[in-house]
Amino acid sequence: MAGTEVSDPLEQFTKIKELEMMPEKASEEEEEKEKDGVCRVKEHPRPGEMEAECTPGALQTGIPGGGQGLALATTEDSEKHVLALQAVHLSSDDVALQEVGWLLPQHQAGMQAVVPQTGSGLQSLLWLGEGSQQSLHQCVAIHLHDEVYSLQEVELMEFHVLEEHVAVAGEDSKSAASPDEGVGLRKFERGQEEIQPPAEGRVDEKQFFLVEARPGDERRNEIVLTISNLNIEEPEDKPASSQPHVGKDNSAKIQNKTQGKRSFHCDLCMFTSSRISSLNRHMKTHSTEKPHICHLCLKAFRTVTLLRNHLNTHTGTRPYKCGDCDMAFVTSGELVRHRRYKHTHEKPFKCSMCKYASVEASKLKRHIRSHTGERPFQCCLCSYASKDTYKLKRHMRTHSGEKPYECHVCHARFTQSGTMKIHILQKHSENVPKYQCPHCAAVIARKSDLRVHLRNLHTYRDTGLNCRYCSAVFHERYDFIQHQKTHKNEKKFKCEYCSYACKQERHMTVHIRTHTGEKPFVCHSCNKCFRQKQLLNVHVKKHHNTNFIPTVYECPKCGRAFSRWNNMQTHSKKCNSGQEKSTTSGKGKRMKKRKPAIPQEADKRDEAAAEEAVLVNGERYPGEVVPVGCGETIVGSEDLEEDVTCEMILNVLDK
DNA sequence: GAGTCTCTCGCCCTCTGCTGGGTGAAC
DNA sequence: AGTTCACCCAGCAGAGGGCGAGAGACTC
Repeated sequence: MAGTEVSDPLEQFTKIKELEMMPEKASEEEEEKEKDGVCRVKEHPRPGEMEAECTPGALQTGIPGGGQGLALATTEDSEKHVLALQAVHLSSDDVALQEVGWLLPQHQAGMQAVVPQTGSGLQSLLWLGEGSQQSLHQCVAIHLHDEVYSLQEVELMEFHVLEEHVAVAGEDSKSAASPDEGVGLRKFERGQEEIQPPAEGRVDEKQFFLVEARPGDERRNEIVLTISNLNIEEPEDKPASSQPHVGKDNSAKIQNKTQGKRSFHCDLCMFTSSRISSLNRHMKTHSTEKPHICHLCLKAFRTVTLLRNHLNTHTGTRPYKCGDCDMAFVTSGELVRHRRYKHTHEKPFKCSMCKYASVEASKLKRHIRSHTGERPFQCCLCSYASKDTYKLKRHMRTHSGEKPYECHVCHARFTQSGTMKIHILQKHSENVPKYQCPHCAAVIARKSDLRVHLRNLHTYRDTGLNCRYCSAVFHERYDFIQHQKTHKNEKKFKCEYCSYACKQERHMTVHIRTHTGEKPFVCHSCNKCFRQKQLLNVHVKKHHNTNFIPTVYECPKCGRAFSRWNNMQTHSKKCNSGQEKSTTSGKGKRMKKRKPAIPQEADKRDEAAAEEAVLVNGERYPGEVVPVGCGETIVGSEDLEEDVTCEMILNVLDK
């Protein structure tokens, strides 16, 4: 993937500009190249060039207008490929080729191309080997949309990439001889003799290219196309990034191109100019010489203009003031841009795939990545890749743990400013915004959480939710829950033998035994039967567990014994106030047995069991008695709505 | 050669939305 | 006491706005 950035794991993100290809990444690309037989163009940008460079491998094509085809020669540097066009007359047979509409993205210096123009506009761009007088059948083509030629526009275009059998002279001829190995795009070489016609190729894949058209030389009626391949990789044989070494004489080269016009070409980059003065001025950009020093901060600048702009930052001089607001800028261009953003809202860069438009071209390029899915900026520590540098930098905080944003109130730290802002709003602000659910009374602090609420509770479900207690069916969870609440206090289980009703089925099961006389729980020691398991457990504990030590709570005043602390406390208060008549007038006397507040029938049948639960070995010891409750739930009491524990029964018996 | 304009890159910001852990109430 | 669930909250990423500044082109 072109433009992939890989940073040194040990380096801070701010060093990403100096990144180099990872060895393993490079080897992967090498393998890929060998596997698919495609000779890809690879680039190694200079330090600082790669960041945010989304379109390596761009083609820049000057296209003189006219009703005839145009041949062009290419030069290239690490970023763009310049194709100088040359007129070519198309025959009627050649015109048919225009409908082929294929792209051969491989191109090298010396390659030539043809841009036929028919009808209302250009349709195809055909590339030829140098010596362009060969047949147009020996070429491949780019099919272009007509809209591309509306000037000053950037288009994202989808091309069908043609894989070709290309017989390449020299070293490549061997591979070309084998069809299997020769399938794929081949680098054009100077003087190559044979190129298979496009019709014999096959469609390999679709690729997205960014095509930008802008005016060229008006005198020659030129259009300049910049075709940026979002996928092309860099040439491995190109030297890795190195600081340009400026030589006064040998850096620039004067070249005579196809039209015989002199052009001046920079050897260090793709810069070409028809004027030597321009080239000389350009060469200064490769120089590290910065003779203009700021006397305030000693920062050096290459030109006087740059120094002056810099000085303005010290003095606050901003001569270009906005007439519609208080903003002011150092340059007029900044003012114009500001006005477009804030006041005129003029957005000349329009996306061809959606309604998005932007003030700046770079914003459109960034936006287009959301269509193509291109993520040029790869995290060196995980698989994440971002579409722009800022997101990668922000992502790197997840690895470094950096939390640069601090709440000024509680000093909590956050990775993103927005998170801190929400925190302050929710935690430290008085007028916290709330979001009212439109379907219920819920008021939720965050809009995103309201969305979750709506999704969970108010989203229609195809499969209805069935009520456990009735036949009602609901398709919204909120309605279902509300309905369930209506059953909350409902005694839906009714006894078929008496008027008893209860809320829980298990209660009814136990109750029914009072009618049937069923006692399914049998003591294995004495064969005594019990209607409830809990009663059996108490029985076993009291009668057959030799380790059982009952706890006694004794009234400090009268000495009455209780099995439960709270009962003793209640008694003790009455005893102290004189309300409670002493029922334990004498130690060792039996406590008067009281009828437990349990159903009458249960009382009859379980009296013995209740007695077992209260008395230890049928006797109360003087000053004690403590059949301690086991804590298990005992159910089935007809006059008790809630679950009854063993302690509760004992409590009743205590009274 | 200097000044100006235009384009581009890079950085930072906000807004937005999703996700998952924590928590407390209800069951 | 355990489970479920709604809500709270921070973390994190996507998308886009805005501006500072550098560099090339153009004009005088």
